Amino acid sequence: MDPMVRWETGATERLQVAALELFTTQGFEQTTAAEIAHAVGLTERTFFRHFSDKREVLFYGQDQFVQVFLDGVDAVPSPAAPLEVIASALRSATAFFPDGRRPYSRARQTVIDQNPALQERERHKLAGLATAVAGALRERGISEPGATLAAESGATVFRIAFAQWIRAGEERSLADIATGVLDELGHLTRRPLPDPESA
Amino acid sequence: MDPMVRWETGATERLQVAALELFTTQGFEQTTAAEIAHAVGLTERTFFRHFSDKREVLFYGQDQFVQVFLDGVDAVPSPAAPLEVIASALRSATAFFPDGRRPYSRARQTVIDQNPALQERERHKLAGLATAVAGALRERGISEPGATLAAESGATVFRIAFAQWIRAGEERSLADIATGVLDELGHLTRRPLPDPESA
DNA sequence: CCGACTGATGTCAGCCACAGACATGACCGT
DNA sequence: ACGGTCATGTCTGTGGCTGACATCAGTCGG
Repeated sequence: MDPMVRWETGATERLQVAALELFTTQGFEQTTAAEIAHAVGLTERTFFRHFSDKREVLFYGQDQFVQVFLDGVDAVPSPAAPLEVIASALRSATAFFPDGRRPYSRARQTVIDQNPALQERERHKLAGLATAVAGALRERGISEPGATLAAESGATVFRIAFAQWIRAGEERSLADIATGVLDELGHLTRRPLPDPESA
Repeated sequence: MDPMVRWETGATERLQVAALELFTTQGFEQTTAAEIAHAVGLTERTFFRHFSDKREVLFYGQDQFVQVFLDGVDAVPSPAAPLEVIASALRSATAFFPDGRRPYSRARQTVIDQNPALQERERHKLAGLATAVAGALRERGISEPGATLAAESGATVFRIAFAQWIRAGEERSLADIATGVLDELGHLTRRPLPDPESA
């Protein structure tokens, strides 16, 4: 193309942008990988060199997100209750989604919510996150099954909070919402019977 | 073939058996759908009439399992703490996996554990279970996010217990293991700091 | 300053998952 | 006997995804 520049830079990012755009306007299944690639002047083969599969174009970069979670785990001094560690991880993770990112997250989630295959991948990524956190908890001396229970609970809290964060009309920060959900989790096992009058 | 019988009966089950056998001996990716079908005298096209996709041959029938979980939810009188409802659901669900089923579950899980695509599907099914249970909890008057938190926690307990149940050498019943894990969950938010002398 | 090397890309060929359309033939009720 | 149903087979096509090989700008050692 331009004789001075052999390739445009940031092929990965350009592909991601084009993919979200196409998925939004015509749907995930109705969009072919070749179509996305051609939209940014590349070929299908190159698309698959950047992303291991078609779904991954929407999830690429989440490994970085896992690291933020783990940083939050490491941020709390070592002998601590599992829930405290989880709270720290959530603080760290939620900081990764400032309010400015909300519109993008909403658009992305709209696409995911309309495709079972994408929901599968999303759950899978979150499961990987929980597995990583569970490993970190074990290294802190928390034994199984407590480590996995805590990690999965943290992932669940994040998921619920995130879903609320991108809901239409919601304006609280992700951190604030997550704090509230985590609080609910704390009540889960403590809550007494609502009414002793039960049959 | 046999002029008296046009088709062998139970095509779905025969396909499932052949699939597990082939996946075990040569791996999931190395086995084509056509291969499975031909192993039981059918064609690839027929395979996809029985299962929506290749992975589904290992998961077909789980909708029934969800129902067992929901039956457990309904089995406890209406005003009850979320954790009690979850406990009931777990009792009901674990009864669905008697010890005689353990060898089969082990073989199946071995295949799943070796394949990311299958793990994805497994998580997806479990997520669907949690969603269904959360809905049932909401109908019992438990509001969000408590309903989802409780349902997801129950699913996590089941997952952990199930993984332990099929571990080599494990001989306790699934119900016993699940009870223990659920107990751990109860301690999660209550547990004081571990021994400061740890490590 | 040149030639080997690297790295992102294109090209080509092919496998396989999966789906639509239509044909077949045993069974079943009437 | 006949028409409908239903599980299956056959044929054909699309798209996800991969291996092998070519290309060619920039880079770096000599």
